[in-house]
Amino acid sequence: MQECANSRVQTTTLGAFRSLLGAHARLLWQLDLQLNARHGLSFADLEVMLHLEAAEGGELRLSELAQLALLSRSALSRRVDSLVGQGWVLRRSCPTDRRGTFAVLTESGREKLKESVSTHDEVLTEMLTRQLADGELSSLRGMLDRVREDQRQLS
Amino acid sequence: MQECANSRVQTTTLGAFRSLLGAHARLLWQLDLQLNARHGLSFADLEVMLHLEAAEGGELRLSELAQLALLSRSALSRRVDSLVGQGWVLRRSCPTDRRGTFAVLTESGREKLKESVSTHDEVLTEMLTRQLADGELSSLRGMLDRVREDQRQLS
DNA sequence: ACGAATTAATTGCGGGTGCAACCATAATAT
DNA sequence: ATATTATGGTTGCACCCGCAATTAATTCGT
Repeated sequence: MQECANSRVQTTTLGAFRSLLGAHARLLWQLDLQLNARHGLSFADLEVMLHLEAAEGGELRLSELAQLALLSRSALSRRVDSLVGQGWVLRRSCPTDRRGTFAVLTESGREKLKESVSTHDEVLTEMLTRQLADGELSSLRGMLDRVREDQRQLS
Repeated sequence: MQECANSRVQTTTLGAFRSLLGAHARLLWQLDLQLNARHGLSFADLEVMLHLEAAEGGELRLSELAQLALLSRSALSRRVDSLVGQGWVLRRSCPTDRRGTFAVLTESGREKLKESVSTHDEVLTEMLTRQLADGELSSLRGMLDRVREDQRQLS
């Protein structure tokens, strides 16, 4: 049967990819919009602070933080500059490795976080939980993780 | 039972969201890397040209193109500037609406496209088709489309 | 123990993005 | 018909990002 051996990627693959781009764009756009409007805070800022809070003692090495927040080290360094400027984060030099630096949430940062997380959660709930059943969510997660963890390098 | 009525978004929702961010970042990084290395072309450029090729007569109004490529009108305008500079695209003013402009693929653009699409497809096949079964791909697409098309505005 | 290779973080730079303001044209209302 | 409003596209601006080079400190090899 299959008569049209299209050299192009299968339409279902391209379609899924475009859906991923679209969903990502819409989610980030909505998150950034609401966070900026209500709290004067970008999603990247909140994401950094969320990872800090989730870490032991609310502090993390800058390199680790960069990986978690999906940013280059330079981008993260500047993001931390900005958060320090707002008084939400502090740099603490690492006692055991004098090259290293920790980022630490300040008390003010914890408050800002607590206040902003509600908007963050509201948007995610609205756009994910309301659209997808529980089983779908974990199935989605499983598939995307397989894509994320693909370790092949193509030449 | 459920004793911990966590005020935070359910961990499965946040997990799925992070997986989406991760998969998106990895896919785009790989795509941009390979396209730049092999063809001196960004993913955004290729995406614009793909949408042009798929359109009737290989031309599209700039506004439509911006929506398809998930770019603001200003970003698209500059992207077209760049593509025109490379000789891959032409601006054609719209005869029926003197405000409007079409973007049109040139012959050279079609060649560049044909050459670059193979890399595009290779990366997508490698990262999506190899990781996900056929049924999974369409299920993934369905879920992400529901997220993308969510039309609610929160305040 | 000492020089070479590695790692952590920062900075200059070029480039890409969105928003808001702008101009030109088209559609709508009165 | 004319004034108002809306739309298409471009530009100034501020911001954010990654790469490559830099500096400082640590680790590895011999």
